[in-house]
Amino acid sequence: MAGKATSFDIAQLAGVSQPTVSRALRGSPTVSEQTRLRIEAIAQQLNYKVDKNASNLRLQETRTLALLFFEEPSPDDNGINPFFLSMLGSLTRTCAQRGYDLLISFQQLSSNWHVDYEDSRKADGIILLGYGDYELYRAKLEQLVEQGTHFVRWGFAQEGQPGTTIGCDNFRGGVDAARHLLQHGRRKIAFLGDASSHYPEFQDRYRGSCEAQGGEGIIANPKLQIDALNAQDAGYDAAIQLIDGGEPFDAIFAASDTIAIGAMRALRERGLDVPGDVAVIGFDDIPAASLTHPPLTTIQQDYRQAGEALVDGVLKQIRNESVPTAVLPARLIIRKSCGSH
Amino acid sequence: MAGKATSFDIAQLAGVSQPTVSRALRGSPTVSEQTRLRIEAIAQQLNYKVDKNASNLRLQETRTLALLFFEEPSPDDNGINPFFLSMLGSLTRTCAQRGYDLLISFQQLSSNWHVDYEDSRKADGIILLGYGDYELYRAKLEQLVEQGTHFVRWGFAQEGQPGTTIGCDNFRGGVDAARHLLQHGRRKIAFLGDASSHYPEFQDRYRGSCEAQGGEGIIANPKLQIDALNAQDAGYDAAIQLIDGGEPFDAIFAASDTIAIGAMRALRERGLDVPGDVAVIGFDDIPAASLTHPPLTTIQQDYRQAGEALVDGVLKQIRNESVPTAVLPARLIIRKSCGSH
DNA sequence: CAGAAATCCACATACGTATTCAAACTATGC
DNA sequence: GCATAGTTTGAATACGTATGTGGATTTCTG
Repeated sequence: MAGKATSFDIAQLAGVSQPTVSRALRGSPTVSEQTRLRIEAIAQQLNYKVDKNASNLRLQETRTLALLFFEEPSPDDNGINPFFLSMLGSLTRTCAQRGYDLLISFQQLSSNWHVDYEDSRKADGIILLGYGDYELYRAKLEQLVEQGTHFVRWGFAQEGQPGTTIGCDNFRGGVDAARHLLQHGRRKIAFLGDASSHYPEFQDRYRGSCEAQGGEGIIANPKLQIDALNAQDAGYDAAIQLIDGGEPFDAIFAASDTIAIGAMRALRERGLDVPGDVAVIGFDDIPAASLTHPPLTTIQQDYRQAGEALVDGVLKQIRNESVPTAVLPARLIIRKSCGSH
Repeated sequence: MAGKATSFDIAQLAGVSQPTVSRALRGSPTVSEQTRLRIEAIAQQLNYKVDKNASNLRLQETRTLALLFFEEPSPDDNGINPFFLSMLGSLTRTCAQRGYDLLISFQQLSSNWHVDYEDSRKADGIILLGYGDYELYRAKLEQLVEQGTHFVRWGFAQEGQPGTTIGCDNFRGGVDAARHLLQHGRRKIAFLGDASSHYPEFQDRYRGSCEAQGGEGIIANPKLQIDALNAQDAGYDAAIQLIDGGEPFDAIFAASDTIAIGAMRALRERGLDVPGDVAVIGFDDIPAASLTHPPLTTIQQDYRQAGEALVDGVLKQIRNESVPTAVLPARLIIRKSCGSH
């Protein structure tokens, strides 16, 4: 046998035709028990596997989903956003359970990620995962919708967006974070993270924080909001800027754990105690959050639930069922960085 | 236009035959500049993408690699080995650079991961990534070799193994780790990690450690070697066992950072200071290693280089070039957990 | 200006599978 | 013993692309 075995090879050995082999292996009831067993035995023996390309071509489906990470090229190249990495595990597991393969691709935000995977029939649907300037990809999302591509995006969810989005309740998470700080007597809460509409997740978290402060009669001081992208170095820089800015503060709400970790490094360097001088709360609950000193109190996004929701969302779209934009709850995880209890 | 555009649609619009379209888009020199431009314009306009399934079927290649994680089902389900996660970034990036897609799959060690991806032509080659009981998968590796599957494994490298393996120099890393501890005056070095032949990476690290101690005239005390799998809880349990065992020790060499992190938690709980009472050194240099308290001194495996070596290794195999088993250097990263300097 | 070379393209076909349709065969009932 | 229904199989074909081969047209050469 030169190359791999085909259904013709099996047919010949079994003394039947190729279509019968195909039918037998797919469990069609029109083929007799006896021949089916014979065919299966031979297939097993030849280590035969259906050629996915031929099969997909014929069936016009791939039973594969594509996962597209897109990020702005990060200056510090410590790799991928840890939260997304956690999500990845959940996504692959869910895909496997549903009988789908997962194709992974990392893309620059600026590239043409939006016109590829489903068009070239590599995948039946796409999961979009990425932070970055929303304005930069809104047009691409619209194009995906127009093309009828099956996709679900992870991110901030809002009416009127192109396509389906699943995200966590960033606003509510922001409220919870600020409330926790307020309960610990903090009144001058700084926010580290871009709060412009270009980064709507961060913006929502910030808005939630302001809302919670408003509930206590506090008007958030805009000078205590420092832009930072989602990277440790950015968190460090922002914290330094905050400290050097001279505006008094007794708490930091970081838009992500990664930022929080960078900020805590800056605080330590400047001799500020956490949580004594400054309480710190993060967002995401990445694995590293429990390892910082003190361990980081944070708002958890449930990556497990998220992964399932994303996969099932795309699968629904593929079956032409409608998928509503969904918001998953976020949960406060209390550790030590905001004080005890 | 009902479905997606095909090369026939373009041919019709351009007033040429389908083969000409195919040739034009692949840049064949036998089609005139003029018609090529015309065809390209139409293709662009129709948002045409080559159907990968049809193309692969014809070309008998997929330009896709499959990445197979296999792990023993872990009791604590905190997801995937962080080191592999780091590697993943490097792998996807390298694949993209080489023009390949990456298909990801997580497998139980016990499943039939060894007969699938390449046989069903989903991928041209396979990258194997996994810790676990080597005896359990040696037979499967042999089967892969026998089938002529193109694959490269990450792990311990040794003559006479089935297939090609790329790994880091675990033995040398073990030597360096132990030497570092010895240089800091430690003489009673414990090893946390399974040192049996079932976990050859860990075993090599342990052997390196013993060798280095032997160089100083020290015979490693076997009572100071405690089995532990690669998980935080396992590290914690092993450290507790070590402490309660009563055998005196002044240093811990953990077979992985994950184990080290668990061990440091145990030490802290039992009131032992790191590095005052016990120096701790890990292995891998996962992202979390710099966040522990004190920051973890460790042996770095260069996941970047590793990822490239793995991808290029498989690609070579696909081109029927021979790929020697390779050993990449490991590097000592000094932080604070073994004392200053 | 005839013949040869060069250029450009179309026809036919193959990749391996899955399905439609029709045919063959078996069993049943009158 | 023959028609009928039921069961099982095979022949033909389509999915969309890529390429070997040969034909048509143009360009070059002596």
